[in-house]
Amino acid sequence: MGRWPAGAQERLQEAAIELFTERGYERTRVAEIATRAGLTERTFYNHFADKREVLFPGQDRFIADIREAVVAAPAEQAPLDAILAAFTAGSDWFDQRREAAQRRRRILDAHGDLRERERAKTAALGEGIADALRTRGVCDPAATLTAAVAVAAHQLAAARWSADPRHGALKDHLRDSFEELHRTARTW
Amino acid sequence: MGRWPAGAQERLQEAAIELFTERGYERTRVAEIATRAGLTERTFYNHFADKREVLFPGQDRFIADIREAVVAAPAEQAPLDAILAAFTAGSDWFDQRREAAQRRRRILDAHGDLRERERAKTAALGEGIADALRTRGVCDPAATLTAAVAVAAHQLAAARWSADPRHGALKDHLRDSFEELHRTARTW
DNA sequence: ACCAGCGATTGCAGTCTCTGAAATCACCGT
DNA sequence: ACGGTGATTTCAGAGACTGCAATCGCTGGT
Repeated sequence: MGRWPAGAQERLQEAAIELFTERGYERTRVAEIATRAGLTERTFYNHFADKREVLFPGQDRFIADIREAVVAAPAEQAPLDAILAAFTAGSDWFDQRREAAQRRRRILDAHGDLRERERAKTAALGEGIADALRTRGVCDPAATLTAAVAVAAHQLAAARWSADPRHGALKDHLRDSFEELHRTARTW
Repeated sequence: MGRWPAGAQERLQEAAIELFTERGYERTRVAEIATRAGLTERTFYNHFADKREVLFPGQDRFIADIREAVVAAPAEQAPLDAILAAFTAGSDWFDQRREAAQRRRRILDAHGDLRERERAKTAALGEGIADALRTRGVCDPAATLTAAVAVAAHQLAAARWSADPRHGALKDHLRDSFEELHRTARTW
């Protein structure tokens, strides 16, 4: 390790969340985030591609994990079941960060630029899953369509989990959402 | 009308497409687009919210049209049928612009920023349709899920239409995609 | 102990996107 | 003729982001 205090990336993320909450996303300069984290603006850009990206830590890792889990699922498992299992596998991590997720969501919802980035990430997740399904031998258009509904169900589950006053586990909301997906699909 | 030549917006769009094709999106300055259109940079920003938006003319109008068409569809029509009908209604407009659509697609695919904007527009379309379905009395989660698959099917149809060497009409690709959607949904 | 390599951080200069405010211009109806 | 109107322009500036070179001090080899 170097001589600098470790965890620069994490410090930048925390500083960003604080400032975005205090003053809003637009009124916060990148230089301010860096200063609060004890770093410089230039260093911020060494860690994040742009100002928005600081609010999506580990998102690419998450997408890659889901993709790999879907690819590695048992061959006899139905596509939607494999995807549900993949989502469920990592759901504890989120349960331990409910409050942070809510803070983050409030910031995201308040600004169009950030929603745009989130939508892009969501779309990337869908494409990743579609890729994984193709690797499993599911061919288009089923791969694309299945990935799309799965992501929609995941979004739904995440929204309910975040708003749930009873603090139910994410995996339970996922189970419910996928269950409702099956019911809804029967009407199509 | 004013003393200025009409169609400033269209001229800016054409100039942008030309320059993006010649030099690429990143290497083209907004000021250059404006100059080629016989205008100034500031005027560009009077017409478009940002540099990307020049590649999405009328997209918001399209989304609004689809939403209204879905709301206005016969009450006895199934949600997916209403959406398919809405897409089909405006499909001629696209058929008359195949080549422009392909040029545009090549630019979009070449740059991440632009794909991000496109994904945001697609997501907005989905949310608009979900809203329309709720107006029709379809309640969540069915509204959200149905809108999501419909948009996915639309994307699929558009992609095939654009790549179709036989120049088939968009409405036919839409019909096929929604047909396949029904078949796929049965396996869920 | 000395030194070269290395990774993280920094300073700086510069480009480009995007915005706000005020001015200009010619057409319009009165 | 005259003010209203709407599109365009000018100007000045903030702020996001990048390229490049320099710095710092830890690490391992000698």
